[in-house]
Amino acid sequence: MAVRLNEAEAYGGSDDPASHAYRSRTDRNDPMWGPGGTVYVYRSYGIHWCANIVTGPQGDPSAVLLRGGEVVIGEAVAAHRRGRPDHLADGPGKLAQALGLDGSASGSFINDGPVSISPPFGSVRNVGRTPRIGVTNATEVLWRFVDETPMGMASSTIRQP
DNA sequence: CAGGTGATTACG
DNA sequence: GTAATCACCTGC
Repeated sequence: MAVRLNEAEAYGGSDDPASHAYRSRTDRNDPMWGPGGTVYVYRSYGIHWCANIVTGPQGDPSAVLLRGGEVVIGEAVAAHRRGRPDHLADGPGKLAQALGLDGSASGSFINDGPVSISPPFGSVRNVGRTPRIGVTNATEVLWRFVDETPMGMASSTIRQP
């Protein structure tokens, strides 16, 4: 199963009031202090799972929330996991579910655990920036990134065997 | 548009 | 201890 990522949000540490790492280090957000490439998955609103990739360095929390993507390989698997044929990965909770990620993936390492990421193919153009969605603090920073490049040789894919 | 669901935080 | 707040999704 693979998706082409086209939407992500950046989160910082003690300098970012919207980040889970803004307050104390807990069992849940501990992976955010890990080295770049650490996977951080948290439960959202008691129901959904949302997946982040830590951007490092170790001990300095920061991460990128995988907000959305488009399934390019294994659509049937994704649809089965989602329990519906459409809206497979157009949101952070849906994306994590389509990838089969849950709390057990948190703390694993990218390319050495349940998920891996490939770098972009070719150049990525048309990346729009907006405020982050669903946050009530630090709404002034444009840390949501949307890849508006047409489907094709662009952007990253994230893959899950 | 409202409700589900549970971890985490703010406050006494 | 209790109450409020969430990096959301679904179905009405």
